Amino acid sequence: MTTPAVQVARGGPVTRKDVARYAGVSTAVVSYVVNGGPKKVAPATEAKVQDAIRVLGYRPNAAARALKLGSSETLGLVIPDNSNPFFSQFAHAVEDAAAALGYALVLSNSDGNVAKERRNVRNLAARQVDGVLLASVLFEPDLEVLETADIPAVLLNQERDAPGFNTIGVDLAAGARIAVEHLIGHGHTNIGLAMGTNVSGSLDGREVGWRQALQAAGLPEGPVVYSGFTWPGGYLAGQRLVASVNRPTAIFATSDTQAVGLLRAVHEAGLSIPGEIAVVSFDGSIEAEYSWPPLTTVEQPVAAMAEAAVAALVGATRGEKPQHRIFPTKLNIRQSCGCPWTPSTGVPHGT
Amino acid sequence: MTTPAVQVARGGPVTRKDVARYAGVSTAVVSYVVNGGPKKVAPATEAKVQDAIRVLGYRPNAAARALKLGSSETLGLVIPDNSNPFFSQFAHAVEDAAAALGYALVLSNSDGNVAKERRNVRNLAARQVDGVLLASVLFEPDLEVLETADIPAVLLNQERDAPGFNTIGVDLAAGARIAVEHLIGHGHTNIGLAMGTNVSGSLDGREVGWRQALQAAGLPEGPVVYSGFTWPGGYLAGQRLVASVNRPTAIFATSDTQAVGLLRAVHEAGLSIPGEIAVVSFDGSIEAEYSWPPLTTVEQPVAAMAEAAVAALVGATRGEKPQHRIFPTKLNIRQSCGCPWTPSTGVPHGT
DNA sequence: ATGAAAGCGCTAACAG
DNA sequence: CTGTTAGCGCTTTCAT
Repeated sequence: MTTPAVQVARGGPVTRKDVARYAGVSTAVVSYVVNGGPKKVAPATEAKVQDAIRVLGYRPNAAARALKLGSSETLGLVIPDNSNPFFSQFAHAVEDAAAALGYALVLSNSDGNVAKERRNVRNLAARQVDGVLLASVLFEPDLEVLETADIPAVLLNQERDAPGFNTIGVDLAAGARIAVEHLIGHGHTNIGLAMGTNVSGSLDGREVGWRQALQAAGLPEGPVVYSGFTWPGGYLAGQRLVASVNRPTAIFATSDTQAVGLLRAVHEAGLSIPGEIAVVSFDGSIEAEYSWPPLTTVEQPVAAMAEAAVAALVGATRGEKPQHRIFPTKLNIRQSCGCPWTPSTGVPHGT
Repeated sequence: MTTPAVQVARGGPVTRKDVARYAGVSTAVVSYVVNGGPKKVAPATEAKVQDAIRVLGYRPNAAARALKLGSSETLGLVIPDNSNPFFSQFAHAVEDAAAALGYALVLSNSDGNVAKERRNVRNLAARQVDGVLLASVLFEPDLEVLETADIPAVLLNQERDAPGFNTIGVDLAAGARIAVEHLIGHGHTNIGLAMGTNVSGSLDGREVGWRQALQAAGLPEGPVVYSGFTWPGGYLAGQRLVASVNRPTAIFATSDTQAVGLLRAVHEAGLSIPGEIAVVSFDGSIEAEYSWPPLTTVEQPVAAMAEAAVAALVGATRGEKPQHRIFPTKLNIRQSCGCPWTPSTGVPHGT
């Protein structure tokens, strides 16, 4: 079973032909045993082939296979920034979903840069990936690249419908509403907004939701500051919000990362959270669970979204009519909103 | 120049042969213009070809190219967990370095699982990647997989020398020492350790460094707790450390992620940081900058390491004798250690 | 300056 | 159950 793979010194890499010769069979048979089909092979022959494979250290050449089959069994993912916890978690989930179907994942970052995003998509297309998942920098991604690339694609993180394209997202406005309503439930009447900015200037659903919730409750709009969906962006927003003439008693931040940066600014200002300023954020990434205080956040079902995206490309739902899928969010209540905290069940004592 | 790519309705995808026919040249010429060589092409002919390419919407098939050339212009990266900020930053840096050289990056997570790590490496090998970067779960990675895979590899995050392999890492013990010495400089005499655990049970350089610094100063070893290099791991460690009979006044945590989790536990215990418990951590990832309080941390030069790793595989230093490269760390001083904080230059006022 | 053609390693239809 | 073989799209040598 564990016969060491005796590397037979040869010229180049071992090909299927070498294996065939060594095993005394045809190359077709080798193919059959390697792929488990499409023809059956006699057990004895199969054993011989397996042996040859092991002895020679044969590894099938994926490029040749891809050429023949017209599929590289590879998916491409384009995200703005893998250093951002939300996207890195997303990428991880996509990798899992892809791997479960035997697909590898090529990752590329667009770094918030439209030109780079286009370049990455084109590059992936040239590499014959079987599909690309695009979390665009743009509110309205450049569909033309995708079209001319002529590759199945799914648009991620996308609220808007893009006819002819698979689209996966979350109801941003609805999510924002439950967040803001929760804050209102805590009695806040001056609720600010730390709004992330994209390249495109379009109105983000989270801003819409914040406004809707306020209106529905007959409350005025608190201060708003626009800055990046990043730690420094949130930090900046926090500093501004804290210093605003009409300082809010609660803030809705449009990403966890932003919220964490904002938390730091509020702490630095010497204000207590949630006492003097409560905060609720968006994404539900793990960093929200370990900030101080832990963030109440609107959770996006990342794993489910990743699975659906991959499935639309190469899984069960492949080939179906392009769909616009909206996933539900849920509010993850922790302490930054002002909800009471029940200490966890017993801190272990001793070292 | 911007003639729209009129998609000519055809059967399958456009191949080089179609372009040749359309342009009235041979397929060789198409190759020459696409690759800019190895032969020169008359300007007039080149124009015709470019035209044909645009009109037909031709995209070269990377699989065929890879088969012919024996190189996929792809690198593989295997890390334990892309959801962990340190690794996701690393992955981003690797992607940048690879892209700069025209290589794509296939990402895979081993999820702290040895079997999965092996599977991923094998899978990458089968895909004819031109090199793999492996941040192993193991203290001593399974070199045999790499060897039998017969692919240039570099071991990341690796302190130990592995003869015959390119290895890139940081002097963990030295880094830990500067961290602990800094804490000692603040007057602490009871310094605990929140030590991350790997799959292998070997001694980690960070633990060694912590011990060395203590010994050199003639200080006793504070309490130690072992747990994952993760947020929950750090949280658990924090709870234990805080509750230990001999509660430390300072803690060295072996990763930023761990430290962030630990911070939460300390806050929950109602202890002030750095007043009652000071903390210094390791990695220098961006999350350390936005925790509360911001973490003093030992920074690893991630970008430089990523570049060196990629260069060893497919860049300038390719083909050179395998090297064991150790990068320097530096202490990034913030507030969690007890150093005074100077407010940043003026908080912007108004919304 | 251009073209013809071999062949990279693999799959699967077809023939035995 | 096994073998022969065409051909996937591309690069490049060798001829013209």
